[in-house]
Amino acid sequence: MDPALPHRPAAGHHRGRAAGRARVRRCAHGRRERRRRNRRQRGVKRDDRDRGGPDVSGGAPGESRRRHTARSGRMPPMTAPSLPTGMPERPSLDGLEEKWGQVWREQGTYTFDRTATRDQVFSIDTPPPTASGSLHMGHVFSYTHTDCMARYKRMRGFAVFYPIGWDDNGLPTEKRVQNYYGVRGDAHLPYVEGYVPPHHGDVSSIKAADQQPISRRNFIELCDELTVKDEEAFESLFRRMGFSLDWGISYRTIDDHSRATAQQAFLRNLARGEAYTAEAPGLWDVTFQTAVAQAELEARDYPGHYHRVAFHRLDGAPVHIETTRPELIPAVVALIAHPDDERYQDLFGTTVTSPLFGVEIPVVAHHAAEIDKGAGIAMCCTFGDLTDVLWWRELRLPTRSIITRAGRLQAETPEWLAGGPGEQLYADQVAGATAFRAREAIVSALRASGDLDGEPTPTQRKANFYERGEKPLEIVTSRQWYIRNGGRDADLNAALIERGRQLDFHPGFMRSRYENWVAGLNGDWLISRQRFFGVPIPVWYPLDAAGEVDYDHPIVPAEADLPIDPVAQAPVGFEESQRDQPGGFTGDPDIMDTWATSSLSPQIAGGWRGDPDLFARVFPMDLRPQAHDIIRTWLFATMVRSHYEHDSVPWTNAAISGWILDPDRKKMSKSKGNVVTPEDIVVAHSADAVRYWAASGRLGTDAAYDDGQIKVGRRLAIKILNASKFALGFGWGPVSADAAGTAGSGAAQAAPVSPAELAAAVTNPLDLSMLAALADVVERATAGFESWDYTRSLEATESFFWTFCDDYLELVKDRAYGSRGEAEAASARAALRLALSVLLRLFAPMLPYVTEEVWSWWQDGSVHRAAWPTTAELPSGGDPRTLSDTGAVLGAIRKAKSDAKVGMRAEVASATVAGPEDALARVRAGEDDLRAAGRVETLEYAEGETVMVRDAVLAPVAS
RNA sequence: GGAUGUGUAGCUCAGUUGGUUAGAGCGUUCGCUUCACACGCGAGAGGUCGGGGGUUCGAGUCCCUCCACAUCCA
Repeated sequence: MDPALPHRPAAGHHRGRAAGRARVRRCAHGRRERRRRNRRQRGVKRDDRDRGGPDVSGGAPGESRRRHTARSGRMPPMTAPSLPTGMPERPSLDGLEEKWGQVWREQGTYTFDRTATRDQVFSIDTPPPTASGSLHMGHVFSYTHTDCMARYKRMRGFAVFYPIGWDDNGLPTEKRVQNYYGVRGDAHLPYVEGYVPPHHGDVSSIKAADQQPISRRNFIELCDELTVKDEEAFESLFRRMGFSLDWGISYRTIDDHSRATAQQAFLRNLARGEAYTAEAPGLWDVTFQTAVAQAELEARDYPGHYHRVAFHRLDGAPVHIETTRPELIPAVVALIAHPDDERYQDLFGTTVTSPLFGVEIPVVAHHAAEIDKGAGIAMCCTFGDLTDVLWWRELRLPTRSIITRAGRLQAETPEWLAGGPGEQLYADQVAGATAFRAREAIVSALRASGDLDGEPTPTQRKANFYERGEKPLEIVTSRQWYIRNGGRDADLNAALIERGRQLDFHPGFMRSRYENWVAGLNGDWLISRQRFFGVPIPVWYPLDAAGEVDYDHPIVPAEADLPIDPVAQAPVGFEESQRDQPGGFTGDPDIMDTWATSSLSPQIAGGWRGDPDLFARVFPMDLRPQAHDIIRTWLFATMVRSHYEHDSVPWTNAAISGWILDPDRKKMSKSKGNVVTPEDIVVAHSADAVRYWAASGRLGTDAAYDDGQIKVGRRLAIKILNASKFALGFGWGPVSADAAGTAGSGAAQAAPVSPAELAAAVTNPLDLSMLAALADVVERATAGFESWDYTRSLEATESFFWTFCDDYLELVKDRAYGSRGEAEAASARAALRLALSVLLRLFAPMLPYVTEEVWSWWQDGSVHRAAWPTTAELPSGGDPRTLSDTGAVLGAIRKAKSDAKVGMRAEVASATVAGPEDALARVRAGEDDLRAAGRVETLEYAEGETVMVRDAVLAPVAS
């Protein structure tokens, strides 16, 4: 493979690319058009993206761009132009994002080649950000990690499938749409054509009473409109960061295609018996009025009081329990202690009566009772917490629910209390009360009856919260849809853990997050949500002659008819007039959990529904990038869906990024006020600089936001510009042609030169040594990427590059200017060009802008479509130690000058190099360059153990 | 309480299967108008590798134990 040359695609790889692009672009086009229309309609000013950014390419506007137009996507010519056209006098990072962003967009540099077969494709299941959410450094961090891999794979010749999705499904978007437009969803309302909402983000808060109720379809339309705006901020940042997404492949989790895909997958789950409906106790959020799933739980500390309460044996003797929820005493169904607890052995199998209400309940043993907690014996109510559910299920206890969906105690007196001593108490003080008021009433009654032992003592307990909620979850019994996920089936559980082992986690230890979660599941995946914004559960139920709902025989739509809304549409074979009529039907009013849709992102992006040809080329995907906190949700749910639908893993690799912490190692969050805005950072330091910082963070490791590291990246990028300008400025060809020796003058050197010719010209041992060291870097950088360790790759390249600048460039510059004749200059110049070509390609995945800029000075095509470098490109026969030994001597001479507090230009009259014989031979080989760079008059040699410089004598300074 | 990870220079981090005197960058100190770069260049100072114990000729690295921090799950 030719060293300095862009990538030659594998045989057959680029065949038909144009056709393939046309197909993909078509959909891109439609999308962009739609957006443009939207913007115009709302009078939003179009941004620079559509007009073309400001041209900052300097003196020759459009010059490099035209070259790209001509070459893009094709094989480059077998020559490397010697003339650094368009190389600016003073290279700068400013404007590179606009300039190259524009070129990449126009050239379709990152467009997926959908003619590529599966083995030529590298497909990425991009995490769809919530467009209505805020941008933060975590996005930048993790997307950069993915982009580095995407760019590497592209350079390795893969057709990279790198879509972008937006997660616009779920509560955050629902709330944002509500507040922005002043509307509220009501699934039962009809669709209104041409609906105009009362507000457009012009009021800060709207009372619920002032919100206009609208249909689900109207609501989704407003979401479409609003999220397009939100996406613009993301797209602008992502483009500026240089993420090589194919913007032509895009989806939103609420769009028609996503809804249809989610419904189709659900219907297939249903047909195979993997989805089912059941009336069962479940977690319920009182605030949001919806059921929630185990994966959405968050245990938080919650203050409460332990109440020591007496139950009574039949002989009247008290049995004390401790509870934080005395208001649930009316719902008690058993007292439970650990089977090994000696204190309660005689009680097991007997019954006791509850205080105040006198309900007779059994005392039973169960291992989940904690001996050392409270009194060791607990009351089981239906339902106070998940342990109650466990006991209720395993011990087959009766159901005595009293908490309603509103979070209040039920208004009518429960039948099991009727006729008992507490009937009046319940009716007067508990019925319809909030949990808080009911507790007060019961506690004062207990106090009066003498059943409260001592005063309540404060405690800090863990309570389950919905992750977005502010009140502890209640447990209520309701009819819900579930998808089996191994929470109640050991075989399925084992199968899903086995699936996890077919997925390579990077880093590998992240698999234990997955396995811990799967092994700890305690129920199936509850997917119904009693919200209205989302993907409707696509079923209807028949009503019998009495108007009763038959849940066991749901009516399903045909896949071809999806997406549907069962609340707005009638099933085939029914008239709308039969809705909710005896003998008619009713639509399921619920929507699916947002994970029930986003768990299908590979299917949505890959065209599972409607584009089997594409799907076969990209699935299972190669990479799922995401953060570690959502292994239990997104990653796991996606595994479940793919396991069922395709009997396969959804991807073969999961790259898990860490979190971004602030410099004090606290998690960045808005409430802490320690959030930095990515746009500002990128504009201030350049995209390459920010990417450098992100790429310095390894997979799986949380990283501190570090201004310093970004500045280092910026310095590196600038150094690449300057060093490249210098290296290329020597030109190539006869020394006499640029006798003036002006770097960067672009003096005429007519004949283009092939990389092979360059390699052949490298004869000087120091040049060969540098290239041998570079070959080692190529190997290490490649190994880094192959092991998903782009950081190692970057480090190897970076450290070589600094040595290249500090030692090699200094050593050879005199010779490259022509001080020692034609052949010696040619060797240096050729080596510089070979090295630069390789270095730019090694840096390209991390620093796409600066590498592309320099590449454009002397190469055709995009560096991002060039081939990843190989050692075969570089001449062999060099000894890396020649450069390192010579560099060590140069360093020693510098130290002598530094110690003498003189400048590096100071002359050294004489110096002696000591060292082992073989090292001295290597230093001799570079002596001419060494003497020139160190300004050493005479150099002598002496035997020694290590390479060092003795007796450096500075020449007297002429005054 | 369980799982996983982390603990190395003032700060951010490398340190591959155990092998000379533990590395880098930032910061700091000193010096340098150096013909690519002062957004630069050169040089220096700075560490009992979280504590303790063990294996070994040899431990930052392997084993045991304890401590601290983080995340996930109870």
